[in-house]
Amino acid sequence: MPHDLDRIDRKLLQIVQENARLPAEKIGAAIGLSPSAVQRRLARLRDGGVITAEVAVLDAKAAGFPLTMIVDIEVERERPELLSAFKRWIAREGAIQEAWYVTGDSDFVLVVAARDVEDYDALMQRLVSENPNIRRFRTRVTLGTLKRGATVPLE
Amino acid sequence: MPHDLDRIDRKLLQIVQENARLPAEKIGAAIGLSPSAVQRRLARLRDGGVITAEVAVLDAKAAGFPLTMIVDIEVERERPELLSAFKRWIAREGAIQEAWYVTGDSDFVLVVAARDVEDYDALMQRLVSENPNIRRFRTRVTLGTLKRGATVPLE
DNA sequence: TTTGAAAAGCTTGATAT
DNA sequence: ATATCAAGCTTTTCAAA
Repeated sequence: MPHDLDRIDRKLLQIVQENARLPAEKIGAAIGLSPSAVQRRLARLRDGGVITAEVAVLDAKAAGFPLTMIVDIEVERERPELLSAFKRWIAREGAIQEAWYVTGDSDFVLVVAARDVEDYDALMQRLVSENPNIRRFRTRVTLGTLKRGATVPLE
Repeated sequence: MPHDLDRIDRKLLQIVQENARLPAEKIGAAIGLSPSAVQRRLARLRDGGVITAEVAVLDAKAAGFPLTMIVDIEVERERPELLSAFKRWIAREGAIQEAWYVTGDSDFVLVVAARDVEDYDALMQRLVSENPNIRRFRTRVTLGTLKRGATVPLE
């Protein structure tokens, strides 16, 4: 496999997963490498696709999206031709933050950000009206967020 | 208290939500602002807590975590005193990437990254053995990830 | 692979509008 | 609020090991 991460890579990734703005000099001081060695490793990890992006994380509430819903969706499996259209629909909807195809009773799980319940209702009405293969969905409102992110535990 | 984001702030945030490494000069060119005005706004958004972090996003598979599970957990509500211990347990577990407290049949929804099924099984065995208030849980394996992130749609 | 140093580029802070 | 510019940092490049 193309990507063998050594112990230094893992330490490096652990740091930039938390803070991508830390100067290479400080990262190097923390892991015992010169700034240029840190930069070279970062470049390699970016080029190799281990680091896919460096992004700003917003406080959703401060940005005007205080509600998060978790939505289980069941689709009609007899109509696989509609699936890719549904996937494109999901890709287009900015309020859908996460979407997985899953095993089990339902077929998709979505995480949706919303300004208010009306906003969310409108989205779900468009969901069903624009996707004929939606059989049913169930909404769970999040009452609290304990953790949010995609950080991977590199020991 | 609600942060007022003007049109320029929203454009700015839209950009850095995608790419936090873009130089202020390029951001400014895109939204019609000088580099220092961009920096001033970014500083204000960071200080005001609208931007909570700037982080590197990893390819979980490349980093050795090819599996993602979605776990619904039901806890014994008669024992609220065990809840905060459970929350601390979640906070400590690096493989738990996301965790919400939700309405509905189950009480928590977790997103868990795993190296393999044994790894995941071991985590869930520790979950039940170390948290006496876990009544049941249901695992859904993700077969595909359509979208992942916490990006908020500004405008 | 690594370091170290110079060049280039970016950010920050002062000043002025 | 904003832009311009200079000073200070950070990143990048390259030679050498």
